[in-house]
Amino acid sequence: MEAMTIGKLAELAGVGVETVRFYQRKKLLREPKATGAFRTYNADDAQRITFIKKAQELGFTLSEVKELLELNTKPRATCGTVKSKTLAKIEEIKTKIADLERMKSSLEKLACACDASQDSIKQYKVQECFDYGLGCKC
Amino acid sequence: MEAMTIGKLAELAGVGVETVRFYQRKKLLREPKATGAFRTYNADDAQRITFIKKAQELGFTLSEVKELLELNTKPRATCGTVKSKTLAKIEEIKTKIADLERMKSSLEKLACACDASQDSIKQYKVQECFDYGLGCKC
DNA sequence: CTTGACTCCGTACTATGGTACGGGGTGTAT
DNA sequence: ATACACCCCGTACCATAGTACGGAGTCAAG
Repeated sequence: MEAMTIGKLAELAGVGVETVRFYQRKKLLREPKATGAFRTYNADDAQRITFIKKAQELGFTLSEVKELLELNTKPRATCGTVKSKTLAKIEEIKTKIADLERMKSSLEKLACACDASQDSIKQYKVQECFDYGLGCKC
Repeated sequence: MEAMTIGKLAELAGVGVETVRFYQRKKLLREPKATGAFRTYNADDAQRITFIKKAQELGFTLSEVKELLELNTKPRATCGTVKSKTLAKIEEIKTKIADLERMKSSLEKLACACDASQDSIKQYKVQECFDYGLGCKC
């Protein structure tokens, strides 16, 4: 399961070969040394790609993802820096979670309104969720 | 506080005038009728823009945001459809929240590692967070 | 009644994140 | 040893989400 070519890696990670090369150009992925003419990748590379895709779905840009990944690879001399950056990222994530919770509450309220009378449906506007917190009271 | 021009709206919502016009072209925002030669907007339009920006930060594309906003405006005849779409969006959001929680746990573990010995830091790789759940045991 | 800030509208340009293509080389299975 | 799927590399193209620009019109204050 360890050594594989770019095609196998891409398949395993669920992306295109071109995407792998693109991530290499963007320094999100290492350029592995070749055994012969072809370069060989491992499970770690696949994991890294999976992380990139997930993080993107969560609203991080590629450069933010790069920062997240670099938190692990910075030399120990900068341990304090790594820690403060990590704590900052944790705060960002907490905000995202809180926003998603608000959005979820609004949608739950909307789902409730769909069961109830037609008049009440106008009361639940999804876009209001960031103005004030709403809990589903159904 | 109610009636305002596009410039005021953009300022209030924290976007550029061009962005407002762009959202109108994309049907994310209504084209309000003008009083005189200029069109007038209201607080609802500002709220809608705020929602769009927030939802984008949470990883939704503009067409997904459009779907979210349309959940409120669909005619009552399609109430069942609205409900099932809403429930589907709630599931998407739950997944995002769970992923963010995993990412947060990993980062918390990394922050802990930064306080501890240098050998242990290699054990906590942020990108592993989507392979298995990690809780900070520090 | 003019001046300056703002609006309208179309078109063009930008950045990000890929995707496709084409001409070559390679590895392996038969 | 040759066919065929796969790799390498560069370049070009694409969609999304804006951002900038320029000429013309408008509103409101002095």
